[in-house]
Amino acid sequence: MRLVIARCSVDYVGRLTSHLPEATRLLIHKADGSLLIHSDGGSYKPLNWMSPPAVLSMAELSEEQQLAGVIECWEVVHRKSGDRLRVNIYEWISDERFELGTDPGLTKDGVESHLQELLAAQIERLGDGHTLVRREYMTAIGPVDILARDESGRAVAVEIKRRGEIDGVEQLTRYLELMNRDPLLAPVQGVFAAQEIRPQARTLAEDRGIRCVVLDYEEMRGDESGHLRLF
Amino acid sequence: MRLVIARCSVDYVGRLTSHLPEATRLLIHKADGSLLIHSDGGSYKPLNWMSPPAVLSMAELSEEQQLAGVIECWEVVHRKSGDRLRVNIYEWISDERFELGTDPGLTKDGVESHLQELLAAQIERLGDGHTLVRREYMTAIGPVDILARDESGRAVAVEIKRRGEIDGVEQLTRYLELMNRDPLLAPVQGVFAAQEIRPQARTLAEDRGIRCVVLDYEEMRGDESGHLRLF
DNA sequence: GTCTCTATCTCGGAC
DNA sequence: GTCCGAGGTAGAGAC
Repeated sequence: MRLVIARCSVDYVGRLTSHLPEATRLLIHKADGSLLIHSDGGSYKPLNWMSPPAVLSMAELSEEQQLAGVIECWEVVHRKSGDRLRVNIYEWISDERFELGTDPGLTKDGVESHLQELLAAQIERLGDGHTLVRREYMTAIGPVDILARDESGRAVAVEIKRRGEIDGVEQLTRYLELMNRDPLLAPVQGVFAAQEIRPQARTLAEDRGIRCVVLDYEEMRGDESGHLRLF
Repeated sequence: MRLVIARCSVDYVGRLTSHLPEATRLLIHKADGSLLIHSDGGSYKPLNWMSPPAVLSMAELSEEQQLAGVIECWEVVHRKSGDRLRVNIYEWISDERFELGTDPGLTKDGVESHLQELLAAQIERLGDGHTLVRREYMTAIGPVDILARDESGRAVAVEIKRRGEIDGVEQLTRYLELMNRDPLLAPVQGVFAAQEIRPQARTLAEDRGIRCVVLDYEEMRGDESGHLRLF
């Protein structure tokens, strides 16, 4: 990893065209050829960047660049798309290299898959008498998160989100439309389950006869650990 | 901006829980309190991070941490959500500070808004005799990108995307459903316009009677600059 | 490879 | 503030 602090300007030409005027910034050149350009704010997204696989080379300085005070010009090209990033350097402030080695990587917990697991184990949260048929029930257009049956044996298709928004309702609607054409399943009731359901998504869902269920993750996790504590 | 290279482990507790085992990494502490943890690969996304506004403090080392070889422990807390990032440092490799100042920021070109501008100016690309009514035509559920009329005066609602996918067709369908209930507008024809239309999106659109138009951005921009060159 | 969906999405804009 | 849509979305997983 090479870390450079320099006064620079940047131009990107690829899926869009963008320009960064001259200022002092951090340039990170990673081992995979990617380049990140960070300012001292914003957030984790760089001001500009080139994703791997990319190759960095020194460009010849045009007379114009030299007159403008450019002392080095980096050209970073994406190996597949041909997207191009050009960094004009006006002043070096720092330039260092470090060997970091490969990273063991991040382990996660608490995302949608975990919600799905918990709801499958606590399917009665959909209502008394509900039973699980299966998780990731496959249809022609993709897997439905959970297929269950209600107390009277009627099919229930569940779409689970961490945050319930309009997309999720559209997705569930497509599944329901398809599943309701299957005489072995129809009629299928839709349930939109999420930790939090946005008002517009709720309105759309209810307008389409889809039931909304808000899931309390902490409570569900509590129940589950209580469950485990029994053994 | 403070740049640290250190052997460290990281734990995040917030919208999810995550852990990074001990390894050598780059820590970027920005002026707004945000912290980024990068490895020498991946891409522009840090392995772990805390967004601004956040505050970093030194945590007391527990006996357990001291026995494990931790020499410093950073606690970074988000000021609003309370999300928490804990960095255990085992070895310093480098530690430097730089003053970068505020960044003038990025200027962009070539995104959806520009496509919309160009299509509004070249509305005949929808077909001979088409006329623009207005951009961002407001409806109860949001703005339609372009409202136009065809040669016979019939309303045409246009949804513009850089890449046309199923979401876009769904979005346009919602607008059309609503607009077709308005006796002053109905019947409204739908047009899905994009630089590139995915096969599945095209199929869905055409199945719903929505016309698909592929836009050539370079050509449209060329036309426009030709236009400008006249003055 | 393609397509699909998730994301600690981030970011900006409108209200 | 909240809500919504776009993104050089990136990235993972299924087929």
